[in-house]
Amino acid sequence: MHDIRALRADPAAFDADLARRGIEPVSAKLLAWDEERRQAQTVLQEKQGRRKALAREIGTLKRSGGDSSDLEAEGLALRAEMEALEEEVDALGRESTALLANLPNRLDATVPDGPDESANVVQHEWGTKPTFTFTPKQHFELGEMLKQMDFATAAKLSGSRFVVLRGSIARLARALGQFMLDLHVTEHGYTETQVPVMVNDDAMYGTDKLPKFADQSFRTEDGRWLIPTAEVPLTASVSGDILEALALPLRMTALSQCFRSEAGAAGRDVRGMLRQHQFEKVEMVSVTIPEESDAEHERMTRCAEKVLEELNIPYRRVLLCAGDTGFGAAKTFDLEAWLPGQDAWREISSCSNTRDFQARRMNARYRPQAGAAPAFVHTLNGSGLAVGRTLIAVMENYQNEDGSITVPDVLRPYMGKIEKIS
RNA sequence: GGAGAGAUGGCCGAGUGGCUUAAGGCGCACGCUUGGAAAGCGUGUGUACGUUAAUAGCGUACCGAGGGUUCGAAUCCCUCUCUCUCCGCCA
Repeated sequence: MHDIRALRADPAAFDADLARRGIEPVSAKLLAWDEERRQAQTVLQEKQGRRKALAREIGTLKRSGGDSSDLEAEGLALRAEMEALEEEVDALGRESTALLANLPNRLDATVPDGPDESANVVQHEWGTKPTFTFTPKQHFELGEMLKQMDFATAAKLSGSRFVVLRGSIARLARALGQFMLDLHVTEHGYTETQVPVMVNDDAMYGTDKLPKFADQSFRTEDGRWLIPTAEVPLTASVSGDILEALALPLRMTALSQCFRSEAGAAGRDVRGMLRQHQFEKVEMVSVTIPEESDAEHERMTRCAEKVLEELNIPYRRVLLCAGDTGFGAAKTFDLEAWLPGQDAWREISSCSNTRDFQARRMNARYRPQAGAAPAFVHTLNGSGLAVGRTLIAVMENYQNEDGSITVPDVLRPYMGKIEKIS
């Protein structure tokens, strides 16, 4: 959600910012509605004041046995006028909100221009791509050879874009989740959190998944949503709060199942575990004061990178361009892991600073100093990491010619000390 | 799933249509008092929007949420949400 006051102060800058995302200018329309609404509201407030005075006079008259019929008639007439005005004020507010709720966040000045992922900018690369004396296989070939990754059974149970894992691959997935969670909790200062995977409209709206992306998520029959990411419950946990400045930053992490309908992704990544309706992810969320969110963004991205470094998986950090930056983000770094089987870099994490965009939608604030007026917090979210995709990266990078998979050192404590899956 | 009771400011709590401009208490802040503190006394104490140069004033709204009745609603009516108690079911 945008600050109408910021828009009033500099409408040209507002339109110019959104133009980078290909949005038509809207400030003139919004400002006209805003002007109209404020005028109507002022008149309405005057009438409310008159109503208050009238009611008090009538009360006093009645107690002393006087005749209040003239005043009551005025009150009745006043009510009719106010109903029309109220409707006008509400309607103008609704129209503005409906438009504003569908406008993406303003971009950080450092975000490069560009229409799509082709204009993203690689910031740095880490690690050495493994060399093989054979042609490396894709993860689903390895998984099916091991008979521990079963798409056919998942299809029988649930349909396409689901998987059944068994044996050591299932354990590897569990090990990865535990390892990541432990790393963020014990070394990165995040608070381990277990969250509901079903949430209401407010939580989805506050984290900018509604109204625009309703078709990307699954809705239950009783009107709840299966979370597309633990970002939703973690971030929305501070909705409506006024936090103490001393309590910030808040750092939370959760391992959760995530559910995405993948509408519009028909035909993309249909093979394997890369794009599923259900997957596990370790999510990090930070809530900070505005002055610190840029530093927190870098810190969070480093926390995600650390997971890949500990696992010794080559990756690169990519700064998303204007056209590829998500709806709610002011700036996003993606981490892309090297997948030898695919011979490609694939997204494995996405770390975003939404600044006060989500905080406004969910009314999450803090008090800068004792006695000072509350101000909006900044919220950040990042994957640390997507477990399913990390499983793929481990399998493809650690594969051997015979189809076995060497277990990365840091995961062996979680794998009963076994060194190889075969 | 069934039956019942609730939701009032940071907290406790009064309030069954106008005398409430939400009583009273606790907490907190400031002041007086004191050698210093406690006690005591006094004053203040939320959020949003509008107006404004103003985070000063002034105005309006807000008693779980949303509707309704009324000249007037914390109070009456309807719907919903959440909490608690008992019963049933259940990992």
